Amino acid sequence: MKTKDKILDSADVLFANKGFNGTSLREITSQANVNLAAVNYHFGSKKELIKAVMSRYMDELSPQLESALLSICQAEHKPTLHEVFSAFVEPLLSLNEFKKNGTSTFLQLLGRGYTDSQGFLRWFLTTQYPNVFTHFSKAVKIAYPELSSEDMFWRLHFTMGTIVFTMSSSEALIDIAQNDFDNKLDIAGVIARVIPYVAAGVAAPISKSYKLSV
Amino acid sequence: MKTKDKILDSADVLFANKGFNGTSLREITSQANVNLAAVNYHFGSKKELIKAVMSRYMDELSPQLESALLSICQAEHKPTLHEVFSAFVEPLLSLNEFKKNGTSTFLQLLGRGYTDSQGFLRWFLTTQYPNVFTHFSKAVKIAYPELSSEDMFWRLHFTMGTIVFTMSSSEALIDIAQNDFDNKLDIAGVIARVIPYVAAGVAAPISKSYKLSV
DNA sequence: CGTTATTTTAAACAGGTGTTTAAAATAACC
DNA sequence: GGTTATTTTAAACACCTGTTTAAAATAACG
Repeated sequence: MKTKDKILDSADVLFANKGFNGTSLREITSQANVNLAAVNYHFGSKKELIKAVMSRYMDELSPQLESALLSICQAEHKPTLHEVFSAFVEPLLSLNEFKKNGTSTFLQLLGRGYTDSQGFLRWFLTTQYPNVFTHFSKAVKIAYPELSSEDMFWRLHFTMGTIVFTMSSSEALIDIAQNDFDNKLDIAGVIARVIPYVAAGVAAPISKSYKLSV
Repeated sequence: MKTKDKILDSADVLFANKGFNGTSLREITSQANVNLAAVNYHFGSKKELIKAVMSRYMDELSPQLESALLSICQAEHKPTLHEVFSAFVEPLLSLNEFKKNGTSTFLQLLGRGYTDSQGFLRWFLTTQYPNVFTHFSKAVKIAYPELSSEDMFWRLHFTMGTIVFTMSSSEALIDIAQNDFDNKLDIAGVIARVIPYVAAGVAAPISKSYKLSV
């Protein structure tokens, strides 16, 4: 296996588990059985390595997501919000074939990127993969046309938060749930549970006023 | 002002903005105009400083939360989920009188703690302030008795994720929203928007099966 | 005031960080 | 096979990390 791939394979798991700041290049390279300098030689810097890790997943994921969302937009019947969100399930789970534990690793990485690096990843995703966002917005708009742009903006970010945050601590939560409820559950099960939640959240009735007496 | 408080005041803002790992003691002490060794002298270690920062907020917040949730549980009429979640609003916003930008700082800290330190803060909160969780669970159980314990477990963690994640990036989101929608919005406005979302999410109908064909 | 606590200070500590260097090893090509 | 490219390697780089030390400054108290 090529050095570049060995680095990527070790890096994404470590980044997912311990964050970008919390993972050192020495951890990555020693786990990958690779010389320390290899990262800077092949990727240039740690920041570029982070981008490469995310790109590897997004390049696999974004075409699938785009086509799934597009076919929902072009379907004959008006889709429900539940259907829109369900469009993410298959592409996300396909990452498990792409790489072992790929789904949860990627979602954890997404969570890390949102909080670790002060918005750097938000910029990276929205500029490098804008179609996913626009197609998704279109689909939601079809499913729930009464929702104003501003309400949609907030609710989509709430949804992003729910997903990303849940997945970034999914392993710990699955452990707790298995102890307390004695119920086998994997990442697919968590996704199946979160979809009705976010669909209902986005579908929530619109309040007249957001002003509170402070 | 006493050294200990100067440290706490600088630390919580820096921790909120850059994370626990991402903030060095030298940043904290230099911004607080205090000697580097003061942290170890007054708090013992960086980890203890983190606990002290969180405790200062939780000690202010938890009595208010507990009494608000308790009075909902003991009310004559059966509360709605929206009412249960609204019980958090006033106590949270009161942190703004406790300290400038206290509400968003605290919520950001909460988000940091969940992702930064590999579950350390989850342990800290659930062991040091268990009543908030039990009262909250009781209130939700009253408002939505059909929800199984397991479903509630997951939906409450989804909710936690939504809140914490949204707030940890609330400043960036408020900036974007103000540019795009030209609508003044503060932390109270964001809270007012997120409550219908999470209430609807928790209130979502229960799916029969969580098994997906993988 | 003098004496004991408490707090502050500058300096050093040992260890970790990302990155660079120049020599050694391997691969590619004619 | 000989000569370039490419890749790997160990070592060092400069800087940052949390923590400790012992002396200096301040406060508290009889």
